[in-house]
Amino acid sequence: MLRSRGRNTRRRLLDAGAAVFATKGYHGTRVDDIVKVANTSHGTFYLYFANKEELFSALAEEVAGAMQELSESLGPLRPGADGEAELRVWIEQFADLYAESGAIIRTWTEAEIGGSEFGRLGTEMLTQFTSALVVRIAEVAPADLDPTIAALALVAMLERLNYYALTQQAPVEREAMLDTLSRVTQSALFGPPNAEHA
Amino acid sequence: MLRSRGRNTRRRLLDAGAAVFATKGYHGTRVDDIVKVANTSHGTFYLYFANKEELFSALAEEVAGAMQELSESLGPLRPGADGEAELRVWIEQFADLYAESGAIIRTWTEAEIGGSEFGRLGTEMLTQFTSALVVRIAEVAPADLDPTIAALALVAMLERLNYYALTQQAPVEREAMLDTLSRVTQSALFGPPNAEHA
Amino acid sequence: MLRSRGRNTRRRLLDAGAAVFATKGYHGTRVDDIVKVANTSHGTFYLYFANKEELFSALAEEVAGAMQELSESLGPLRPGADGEAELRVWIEQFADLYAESGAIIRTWTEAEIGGSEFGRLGTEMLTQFTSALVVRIAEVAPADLDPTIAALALVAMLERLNYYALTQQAPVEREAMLDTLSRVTQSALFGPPNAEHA
Amino acid sequence: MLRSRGRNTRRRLLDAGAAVFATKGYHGTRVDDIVKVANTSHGTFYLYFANKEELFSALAEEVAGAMQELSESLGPLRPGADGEAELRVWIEQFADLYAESGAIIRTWTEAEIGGSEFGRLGTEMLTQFTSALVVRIAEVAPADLDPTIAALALVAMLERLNYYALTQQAPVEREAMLDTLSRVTQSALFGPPNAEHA
DNA sequence: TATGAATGAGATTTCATTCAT
DNA sequence: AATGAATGAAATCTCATTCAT
Repeated sequence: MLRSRGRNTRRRLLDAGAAVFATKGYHGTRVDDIVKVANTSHGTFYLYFANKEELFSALAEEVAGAMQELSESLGPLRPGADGEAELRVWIEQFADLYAESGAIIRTWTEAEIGGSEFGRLGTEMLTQFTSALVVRIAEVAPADLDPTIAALALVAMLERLNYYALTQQAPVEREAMLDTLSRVTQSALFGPPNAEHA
Repeated sequence: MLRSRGRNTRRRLLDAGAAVFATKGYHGTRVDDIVKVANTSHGTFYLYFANKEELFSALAEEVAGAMQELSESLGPLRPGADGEAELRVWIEQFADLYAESGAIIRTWTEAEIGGSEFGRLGTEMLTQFTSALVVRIAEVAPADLDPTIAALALVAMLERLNYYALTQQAPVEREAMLDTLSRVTQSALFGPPNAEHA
Repeated sequence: MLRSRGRNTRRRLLDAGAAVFATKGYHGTRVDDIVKVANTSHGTFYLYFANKEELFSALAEEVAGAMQELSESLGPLRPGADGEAELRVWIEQFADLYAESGAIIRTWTEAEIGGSEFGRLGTEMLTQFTSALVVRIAEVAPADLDPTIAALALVAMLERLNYYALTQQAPVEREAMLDTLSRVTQSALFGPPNAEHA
Repeated sequence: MLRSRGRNTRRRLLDAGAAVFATKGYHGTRVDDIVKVANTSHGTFYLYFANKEELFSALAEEVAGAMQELSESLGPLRPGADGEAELRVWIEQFADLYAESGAIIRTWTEAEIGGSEFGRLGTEMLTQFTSALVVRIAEVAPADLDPTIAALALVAMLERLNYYALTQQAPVEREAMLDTLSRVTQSALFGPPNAEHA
């Protein structure tokens, strides 16, 4: 009968988890922290999740969905200013997603959690996300550029720069980052902007 | 003060630490694990290091030195096949260093260690390593490319691709990775190879 | 006060309790288990029973009644084949009762429940059940056989053999068990069968 | 180097375990209780045993050895006063063993512990202990008495009477118990004492 | 009469660190 | 210089019981 109450509590725990993971990382996070932020009790936590890992998995699944959607929304890559502008929009969406869920994404790709099951899921997500990019890159890349590795390189830049920016490990200003990412990608694929008119 | 026996034990602990950190990450590593791999005892561990963090710091310092050296060894970037070949050599040296010490590098850049003192050191190393690249990129980059962010993007690619390769999170073959990294960088800075002769 | 719906729910909880206690023992049983088997909720459980112990007590009381009845139904013990046949019938009734309620009987005699109040009830039931046997044995036993201990020995055999049979801890076939129990008892009291005709 | 200190601590934990299990039963026993009796710390407990079950297993193994020895020490059963006297001596040894380790024996045969592994061990012990008795009974029992069931009946009496005596669930005086057990067994196998001279 | 949700006291377990030899 | 043993604070997890609807 109190279905909605339960759903609400579960949601609160998930949100609290996301928040705490973002601040303290997976290993640094105590169930106690999550429970405090969610304003509930230990007992309640274990009513909804068997343990910390399971809550993390639930979060990860949510993020995985968003990642998949985003990767599929990438249209064909095109040369020229228009193509670059389109790419920049897509990269901005990635930045938004990362701002929200970066902690989960990072933790997930740090294989060192549950050892097995967990790392596998992270790898899967990475593979899946990359594969959509591979397709787009393969469509336009010069023959001597390995599309898989190029796609991974793009993912690497996307992920890390957003990470540096978010954690302020390096002075990365958002707009400049978006400019650079789209420009650099575009250049690597189609050559520098002026080259087109030459 | 340390005789050769002591130096040897200390070294064994450091190597064991490096090995275990690589597999389990900083937080996932137990002093017990290190001690077992080093084939010694808890008591002995605390004879040489005040705590787990200090052992990690010792390792990190070693790596930081190598990183600094490597970053300083990067010569001016030059267009053309010759420039690309030189760059490739340098990237290969990074790959070698990463194969050996990647775990430490990664762990170090995981901001979530110790909260303060620790993350600061990681950030410092990142900054220092990047700054050498910034100089080289600034020398040749087109005016509308932010050299700092471009350098960070390069570091991101270097670090992550090597990481994916090493942990086999993605199918990255070493030679292909080196080719791609040097080619992509070169293209982003100087345009695609054929453009030069056009 | 309880309408038929209430009576039904209460009954379902009792039956569920009996089933789960039989499988997991008193301490191993969780209110959650009972509630699941009874297909109802925690809240409802505490509507009918103040706590786990009270549900057990209710079950125990039911069994105690049946035990008392059974013990009182034992007629005088008599030598010879007829006497043995009569005894066998009675033992069979015990076996039937045990098949149904053995779990409760056993659990009850596990002294370690609740510490006080509880163990006392179990002891009482044992005493009461035995005392009827003591009377019958005292009527016929040789002077040098302590009737109380002999009665307890009989109870021991009855209870344990049925237990071994039920839990399949030992390969005890029902008919053979009934034969053996009646024969052995008869022999201990009146000597082996052929001795009578000698 | 401090090997003997460790052995001593482990022994203290085992003894404490035996004592507490005897009083509170398996489920009623808290690691905390054991640790207090052993006069050591929680941490130390888990240094020697992975959990409560493992400590219990260790105890059980010890008891199983003693049980095996005892069962093997039973000589051929013989009619007459001499035979009965010999049997009585053996039964007394069982009583001694039970006084010391009854709690373990009982708990062990209560299948409801670890569910699987555990009950299996208990069953095994029961089987093994009984099988030695089966041999002795088969040597002398009348043809129409199933030796396996008769042996189990004997075990039942032995175990339960000692249990009643120890827990004072019934007023069983030790000497009377020993008399009754040997007499009843002897009678069941060879007929009442006077029958021999008839 | 019924129930889903919540609770918190208490039990178990882990592990960095200290100690005695 | 080395080590086996011990510790205890802190974390995880369980479950009988109560509560709000």
